[in-house]
Amino acid sequence: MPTDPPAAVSVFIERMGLSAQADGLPRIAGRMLGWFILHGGPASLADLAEALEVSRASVSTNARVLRDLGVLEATARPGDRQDYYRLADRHYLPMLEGYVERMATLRDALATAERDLPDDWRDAQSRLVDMHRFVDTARDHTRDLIERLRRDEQGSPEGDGHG
Amino acid sequence: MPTDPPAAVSVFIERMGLSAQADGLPRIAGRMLGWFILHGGPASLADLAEALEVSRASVSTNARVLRDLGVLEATARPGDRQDYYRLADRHYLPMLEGYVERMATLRDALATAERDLPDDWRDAQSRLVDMHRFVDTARDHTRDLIERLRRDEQGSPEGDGHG
DNA sequence: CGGAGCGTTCAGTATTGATTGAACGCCGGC
DNA sequence: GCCGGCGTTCAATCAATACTGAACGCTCCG
Repeated sequence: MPTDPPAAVSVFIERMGLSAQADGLPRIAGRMLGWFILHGGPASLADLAEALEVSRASVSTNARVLRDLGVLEATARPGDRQDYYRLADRHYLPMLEGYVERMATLRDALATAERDLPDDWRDAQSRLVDMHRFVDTARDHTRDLIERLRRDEQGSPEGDGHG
Repeated sequence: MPTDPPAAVSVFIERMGLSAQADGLPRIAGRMLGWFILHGGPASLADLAEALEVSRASVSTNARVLRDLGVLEATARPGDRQDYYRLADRHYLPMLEGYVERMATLRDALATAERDLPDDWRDAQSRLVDMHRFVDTARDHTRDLIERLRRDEQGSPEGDGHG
């Protein structure tokens, strides 16, 4: 049998699971991401279920989540009926995009309140505007960062070719 | 009786609750923040409990959370035994600081994996480094933004003086 | 056609964590 | 020294949701 994986592997995968949880994602989604960061290559859902010791149902669900987010990409092998997934090129960008989305939601709440609140709520209005301005600034800033990272090669191209 | 608050008030407060939840905070913490944005002035825990129709226990707990985050500040009134709280000057900065912290945690997981993983895991190492670089960039970027916002007056000073 | 492999879906379970009510400790007024 | 108000804490409850096992549908192979 091949040398079994170092302890650092499962430690990392587990930490990615917790990290995902802190970001509002299912823990298993984070573990899957961790696994892909370490093992990269296209993997079938069955592979993942076995490697992570979770049900195929969870793997299926979370693979969809990660694919919709843009973290994973679906691939296929000629003559193989299984679905294969691999890390998307800049798989970390969706994290930032998630921040931007949350800020947009917040922004909307502020804007709506500004619009619907009577004018004589002066102090409230001024605080709303103040925070609104902040959220816009932060959102623009983050969007710029995303744009920049999307343009940059960000180091060596991910695909290692020989598949 | 004074004119009762417009519907927009509770709508906004409720949306802030949900927004907080999306950021990993208790919903009540978000509602409290929303209430303070609208009503500003120093308020006692009893005031909040009544206004938001939640238990005093929850208010107490969440006030502590928000205070520790730096969203609220404790004040006092001479001759009054109650604790009063008010919005901190740049109460929105902790949100960004939270992002930075989460990124730091992620960064640590990556760095540890890089260190502990054997050298012959070449592809894994390169993916780790790639993501590591991204996280550092994003973190630095956000830190700069925080610094800038902390310096700026960001519009009119919040304190309305006559308290 | 029949069967096997694969991914998805759904009802049920389990776990996590927010929220509450009650008990406690503290302080100031009487 | 007792009483009442206030904030905190803790066990218990409740709600949200991640996760699972089983059933289903589909597709390809024989």
